[in-house]
Amino acid sequence: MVAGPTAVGKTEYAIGLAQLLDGEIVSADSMQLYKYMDIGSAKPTRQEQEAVPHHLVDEIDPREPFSAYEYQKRAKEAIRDIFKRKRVPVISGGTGLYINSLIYEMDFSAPPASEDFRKKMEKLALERGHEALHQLLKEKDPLAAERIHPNNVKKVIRALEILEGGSDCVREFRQSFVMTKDYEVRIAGLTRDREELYDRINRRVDSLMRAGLVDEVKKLCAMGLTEQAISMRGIGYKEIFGYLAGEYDLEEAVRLVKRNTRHYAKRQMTWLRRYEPIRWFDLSVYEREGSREGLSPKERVCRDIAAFYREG
RNA sequence: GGCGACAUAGCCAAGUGGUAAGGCAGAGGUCUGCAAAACCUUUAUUCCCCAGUUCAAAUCUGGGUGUCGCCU
Repeated sequence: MVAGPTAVGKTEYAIGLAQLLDGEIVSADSMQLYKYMDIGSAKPTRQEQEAVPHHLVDEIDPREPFSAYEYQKRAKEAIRDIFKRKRVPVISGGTGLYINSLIYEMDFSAPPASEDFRKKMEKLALERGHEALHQLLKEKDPLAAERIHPNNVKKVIRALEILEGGSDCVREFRQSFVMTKDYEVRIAGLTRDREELYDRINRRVDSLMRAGLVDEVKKLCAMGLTEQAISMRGIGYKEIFGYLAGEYDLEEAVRLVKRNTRHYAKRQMTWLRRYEPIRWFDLSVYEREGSREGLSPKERVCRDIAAFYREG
């Protein structure tokens, strides 16, 4: 697995690694998996996708609902297939929950999502307040209530939904924190100096704008997508919707996209730091060192990750 | 040169005699079916500088410095 924050350079390195290992890429990215969302999600280019087979990229209609549960099913299937072909699956991505669903024994199956129930609970939270909803959870599962903050309405509702579905309690993540037995995983974490990462983010957003992000969003609107859709809550999409709705000007939209992307990258780093078996590769260090042994920094990173992979 | 207003964290600021609100940015964190989501924690030993009044000053007084506006 090649994990790292947005704009660190995952796509490029994952492809380089896949070529070295005779592998195929399985994306763990909650936005790149949608069709028609090419610019805003910074999807690998056609050439990049042709260089190495990609899975879970450009596969889902953004008008359809999607979830971590669905992701896990499809990604595991893709991984199984790749192994069957005697090739190496290179998982590349930054969506923490999706990564977890592949490296841990995570069972999403229990109680399915219920749109009606969620609507009902949201209404209740709105009318009687967050505390009242949290109180409800406290009565049914005091332990779950203790670890979920009352203001985190989404989580409180999901917990209630699980209980409603017949479970007697909401399982705690840490307790069932077991590595998957389906395969062995090596996690390579890509990182950079924070300042440099933020600078890359700012520049990438500018280039997405030049590539025609606004037109892409207009096209998606024409397809019937609204900002209500899950796919349209992605950074780069929701902000442009705001601009098109006249809430602010384009300059402000760009500022928001940049800021939200920076915030996102920071949260991704927080998430990745928890993985104990992760091995970090600091791209800033490699680049500062420049070419060595006749290899470019990028080639050296790929070589080192490949060596890490081959370690017993 | 004259008159006036203002000076509080990286930025925007509230506070007009009782021991420095809030927002943004930044930093740290949580995470089992919407996750690019949602949520939490944290940031000024001090208010431009000096002197004074007072039990007590970001707040009042005097002087200095700086910024802005208007007039000449």
